[in-house]
Formats: sequence, structure tokens, C-alpha cells
Amino acid sequence: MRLIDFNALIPGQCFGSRRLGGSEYVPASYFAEVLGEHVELSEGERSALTRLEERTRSLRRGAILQRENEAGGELYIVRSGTVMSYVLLDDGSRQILRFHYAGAMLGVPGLIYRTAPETIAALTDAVVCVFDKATFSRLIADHPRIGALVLALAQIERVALTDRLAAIGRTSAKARVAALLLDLRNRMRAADRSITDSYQLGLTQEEIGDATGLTAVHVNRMLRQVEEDGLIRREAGRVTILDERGLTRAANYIDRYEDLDLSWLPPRD
Amino acid sequence: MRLIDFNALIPGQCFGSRRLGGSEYVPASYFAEVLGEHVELSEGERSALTRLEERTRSLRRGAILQRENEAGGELYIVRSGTVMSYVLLDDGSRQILRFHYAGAMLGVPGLIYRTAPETIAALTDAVVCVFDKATFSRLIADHPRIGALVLALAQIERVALTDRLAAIGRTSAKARVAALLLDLRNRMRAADRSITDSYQLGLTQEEIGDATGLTAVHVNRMLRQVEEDGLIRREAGRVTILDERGLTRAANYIDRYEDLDLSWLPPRD
DNA sequence: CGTAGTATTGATAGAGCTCAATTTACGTGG
DNA sequence: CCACGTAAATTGAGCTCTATCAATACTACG
Repeated sequence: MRLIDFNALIPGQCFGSRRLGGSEYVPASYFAEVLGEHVELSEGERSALTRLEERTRSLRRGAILQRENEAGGELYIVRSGTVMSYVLLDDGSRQILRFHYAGAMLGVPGLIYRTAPETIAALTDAVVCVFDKATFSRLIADHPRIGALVLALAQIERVALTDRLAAIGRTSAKARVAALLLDLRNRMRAADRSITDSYQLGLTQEEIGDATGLTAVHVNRMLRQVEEDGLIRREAGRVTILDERGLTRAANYIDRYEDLDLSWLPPRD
Repeated sequence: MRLIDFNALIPGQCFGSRRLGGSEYVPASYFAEVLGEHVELSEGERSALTRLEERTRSLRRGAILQRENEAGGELYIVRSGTVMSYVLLDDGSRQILRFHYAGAMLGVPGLIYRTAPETIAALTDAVVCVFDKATFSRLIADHPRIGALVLALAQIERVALTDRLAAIGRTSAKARVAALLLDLRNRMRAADRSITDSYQLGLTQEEIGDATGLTAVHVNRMLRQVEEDGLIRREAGRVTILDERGLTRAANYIDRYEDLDLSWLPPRD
């Protein structure tokens, strides 16, 4: 099975609902688009966010944006493509921590360290915007509510990480794979509402394994098993969820993207 | 760039160095003590932090402060004792996410959800301070730098979680246990400099298992093995590290608590 | 068309789990 | 201070799940 150009997927479709006329709508700030889904931003906030995305960098598939244990400490916002963060262990094995899509802010964990705690690499060709800690600092000093929003997004990510921690620590290989399949679908769908139960996986089985704490071989067997159970269908890197309820049950999956509550946020400035 | 001793960061039975005379020094705000290790707080910040800790609650060992999937959304600061957060899976198995010591802020992940994403329970008798989202919101609106500090602390925790994710996903049972032993020692030592290589474990083997993704039985065997390797000695719940270098090697352990950098923080208000 | 990365499949080994039986430690009441 | 009851730790035996090793088949791409 070969994974298809995931690129084709992200740039336009992410904000597909915001297309204007026949041409692609390109937001001045992708990050503002994300935050704008949660709260209504003021003009001042919007323009401050725009300044984060003035400097862009294009990445080839496989390119490394930030390497673990190296200095740098830049921050990034993903404009297009898929990016992942991972750590490498002494024996060369890799643990993928997180997949990031357009609109994600990267490098926040590096804020507090002199050297990066994790590697950030492009999974597909990608475009990111680069800014530094000082810029970020000014942003949240001037716009406390944006600071609060970044904190809130960090918590969403934290919960996603602890869910995966629980999955890897306490569930079977099949459940972990099923959970990843569901999570990827949900996150892609958040970006593109036209995705319902079919999507391009965009990951090799080795990458799935490195994210779920399994070997590529065993991932292959688990995918087959999930397929034989009639929960999904696979064709050329495209996954179709046939029985969402069954898959959710098999995965022990909790969809957290439902009951968000940002009503506690400070008021607009 | 300002480097911080992480020790200062991780609170514990803490503040031993702040005894005044023969009596214990009780800070008006434990959280302010933690933040104060990173930056110099203004009077305004200090008094705002003090207001977070006006309402205290005493907990018996085993008491549950917040239950997963229940509403509430309160925030807490640990004053004394050890607290843990965990999630329960459908089959009843538990994944312990994190152990928290005095000075820790709890419930932040719950900020953004209507129902709590994790359970918080007292591992020992403990005292916590309680405040609500609105109070927190006002705090960070009025004092953006405190918001930034909370974000920074959240990142430290995130990195700790991803390190554990990597440990559970990619290392052997022995390595996970060894890593936990080292991490607990380091965090306790941060709180009490008199701890060097011997400490009270304070956890049952089942709890160690639930934190590392192992069964209690296997934890027992791994502890024995680590002991037989001459890396530690055990007696009545007390662990003594005999060969720190060897233990670190066995654990694949990275001590992140070294090179913090908070120089990017906004200036004092 | 050849090449390299990826996927698939089979056979075998081993790490960690489960079940079960003791033993030890410890808080409680007498 | 001692007896008792319960939680925790320990140990053994057998088994399952997942890793490992190895061979083969795809598939995109130059």
C-alpha cells in the first residue's frame, strides 16, 4: 500500500469552507483562523497574529525543521503540509509524539529549554512560518487573551498526548491502531468538513508503528485484522471507515473534540 | 538568557530551605514560591497569586478531587502531600499520567473542557487550594506574565509526558521502571536538597505499574532485577541508588531539568 | 524498466501477562 | 504490647501478544 501525496490534501482543503468565488482563500494568518474558531478576535489581535506569519519557509518531505538537543528555539506555524514531532532513543528507535496540520503552532515546548526537547520534521512537502521567542513574548504581553488561547490549545494537545499515553500503556495493538485511525480522521475532518468516513492516510506503516509503539510488521497485521473485522476498508493508502461505532469500541476511543468550553477566557480587548 | 535550576521548580515537601528559626515557613502562596524561582514577581503579581490560595481543602489518602467525565472544572494548587492524575479505561485498567507535589497547579487541562479529562486523586493525605476558572481568567488577564509562566510550566509537564510516552512506547520494562525511579528521585530532590541517592518510594508496585504501563507482578520482577544488577538497594519502601550512572544507562533516562530558559518572558509589570 | 522504499506474509522467539499461592508489612482494636 | 485482618510484596508456572527474522510482492518514480 502506498500513501498518496498528502500535500494535495492540506493546503486548499483545510479551509475549504472559506473559499471565495472560484479562487482559493489564503488567510493572512492561519493561526488566527484556528483561534477564530474558538473566539471572536479583535482587529488588534488579528493584526498581531498576522505578524507571526510574515516569514515563511518551504520544506521538502523529510526535511528537519528543528533537531532534538540542538539550540534554536524558534516557533513555527504550519501553513500547509503535514509535520510531525518525535524523539529518538539511544538504540535508534523513534517515538512519534504528534502529527501537526495547517494552523498548528510548533515549538512551544522548546520555549523553556535552551535546546530542543524534540525533533520536528516534515512528513510531506510543507510550508511553515517562522518567528522567535521575543516575538511570541511581545504577542502575549500585548494580547493576554491570545496567551490564554495558546495555553488552551496547549491543553488540548496535552490531553491528546495523555490519551495516547493511556492507549500505549494500557491497550492492545489493535486498539492503538484503531484509535490512531479515528484520531487522524477526526483531525482531518476538523480541517475539512467534507471528509466523513474516507480519507488518505498519509502515513507509512512504520510511521504508524512509531506513533503507537508497535513495529511496522505488527501494524500491518493489525490493519489487516481491523479490515477483516469489517471496520474499515483500505485501498491504495485510502482508509474508509465502514463501522464507526465498532471501530470506536475496538479503539477504546474518546472523542474529546466535542465539549470544549472557552467561556472562561478573558474578554476581548 | 537566564538559566534556572529546575530544582527550584519542582516543589515538594518543599521549601525546606526556607525554614525560619525552628518553625516552618508557610508561604502565603505556594504557587508564587514556584514562580518566584523563575522570575522576580511584582507586588501586584504576588498578591494576585495569594488570592488563588484563600480556600483550602484537606484530603484523605485516596480521596478523589476531580473525577474524569464529571463537570466541575475547578483548579487546584497543591499545598502538601502527593497527588496523582490518571485516566481509567473501559476495562477498568488505569493509566497514571503524573505525580504532583506541593506547589503544582492542577486542573489546567480541565480548563477547556466541560467535563474533566482526567481524575485527580490524593496519593497521601494532602491539602490543596481551590479556585475556579473565572478567578484564573482574571488572574491571567490582569497579569499576562503569569499567564506566560503557567504556559511555561505546562510545557515542562508536556515534555515530561512525552518522555514517558517514549519510554512506554519504545523501551523495555526494566528501563521504564529504572526511569521512574530516577525521575521520582530527581523530583523529590528538587524539593528537598538533602535527598541524594536514598528516598522513600511512596508508591505501591501497582501504582508504579499503572504509571509505566506494566503489571504489578512484572514491576516486582523488574525491581528485583534492577536490585540484582547492583543498581539499587531496597528496604521497606526505601530505595537507595547504588550506581546512578548504571541506572541512568539502564533507563535511557534524559534529565531535562537542567537547561531551562525563561529569558523570553515578558517584563515585569 | 530498474530501483528503492513500502507492504505483505510466514515462522519462531521472547518479553510481559495471567493465574495462583505464599509471605511480609502494617494499621487497628483489645 | 500483642493478635488479627487486610493490603502489599513475592514467587512460580504457563500462556499470549508482539517482536524479530526472513522472504516476497508491490508501486511510485527516475
